[in-house]
Formats: sequence, C-alpha cells, structure tokens
Amino acid sequence: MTIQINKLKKLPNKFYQREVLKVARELLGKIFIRVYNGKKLAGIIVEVEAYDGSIDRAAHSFGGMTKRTEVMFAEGGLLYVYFTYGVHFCSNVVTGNKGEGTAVLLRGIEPIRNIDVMSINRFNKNNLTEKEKRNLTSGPAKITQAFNVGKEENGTDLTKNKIYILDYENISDSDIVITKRIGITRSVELPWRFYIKDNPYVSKK
DNA sequence: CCACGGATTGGCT
DNA sequence: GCCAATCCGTGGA
Repeated sequence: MTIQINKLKKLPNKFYQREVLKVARELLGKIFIRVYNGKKLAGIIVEVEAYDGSIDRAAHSFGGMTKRTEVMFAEGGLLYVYFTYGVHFCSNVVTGNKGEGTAVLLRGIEPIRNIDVMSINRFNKNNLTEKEKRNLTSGPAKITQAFNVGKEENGTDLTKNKIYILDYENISDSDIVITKRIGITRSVELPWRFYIKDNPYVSKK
C-alpha cells in the first residue's frame, strides 16, 4: 500500500494558528515533507510534544523573546529549529498567534518515502540492520538528521515548498497515548506528549 | 536488558 | 560558568 502523497493537500496556516495542544494532537497521522536535492523525503508524524511559554517553564519561550526564540514567537505556520547539547538539532512547528510563544516538538516520524536518502543522511549507508531501521527517525534529533534539517531551516514557512505537512489521517482518541514529556527538568508534570499507540517509531514508551 | 557518561556548541545568568 | 526539549557506545546483570 503506497500512499499517494501527490494527491494530498498542505495543511494551511489556519491549521497551525490554533491552540497548541489541539494542533499537537491533530498533527499525529499527518505527513511531514522535506524537499532535499529535488527529492521529497516523507514520513508520518507519530509522536509530538507541546510547549507553551505562557505557563510552561520547560518552553524556550518561557521568560520572553530572545534572538534564539524569536521564531517561536512568530505567527503559527513556521518551523522553529534549535541546537542543543552541542551536537543536535530539533524541530518544532510554531502554533497560535504572533507573540504567544507556542510550538510542537516533532519527536517521532514513520518514514514512508525516500528512505534510502534518510539512511545515507543518518548512517551514511544503505541496507540498514533492523535496529538501524527502527532508529532512523524515532527521536527529535534523529528526525533532523534523517531529513537534513539544521539551522538554515529555522523559520521556514510551512505553507511554501521546501518543508511542509500534508493533511492525511485523523487518528482517533482510542489510538492516542498521552503522557508527560521526556527529557525536561521543569514543568515535568504537564501531560503534553502525544503519540500513536504501538507505533515502532515512537521514541520511548 | 538497563544505567551511566561523554560529546561539544552556544545561550543566558 | 553552567547546562541543555539528545544520542550512542560501553560495561555489567
């Protein structure tokens, strides 16, 4: 069963310019596209986390706008890419209205198109082992490496043709798991992580 | 299987 | 100077 991505439509700005928890929840099942060397790298979004600077001390936007976080304070519909641990990039979908400082971190993607290109980007080889296949895009920094997303892509407009998200499945509530977020030390109690039940590309149970 | 620690930049206190 | 929205290799059970 090959997904006919050419027949699907981009999510419009209206989709992103809503409440962050709603957008996070509804991004599950949608198809992330990154055009790289003329090829469409594609995968289904299977795990996300919401961040909201107005009440969430784990959000980069908590405490106000800085040079680093200005994209996160823009109007919904841009990509916010940040660098961390001196090694990794992570990507977020900016949501809500201008000045809000809300975004959705992409944590898990199921690859569906141009997997060979992602394999080279991640492991510099093809013919991956089973373990390497599962490790291709099951984590926020694995995604940016596989899809070749870095600081150049910070601020990319998701309604244009470089990086965008296609409308696809609506996942039912019974197939979604909601948990606390991973890897943070503040506001840890907020249940703002969403993932598709039993999907192998979820970063962690 | 799990726990631990190193990598290595740059933002902010 | 401290430490991060992570990943991976190592070493032990």
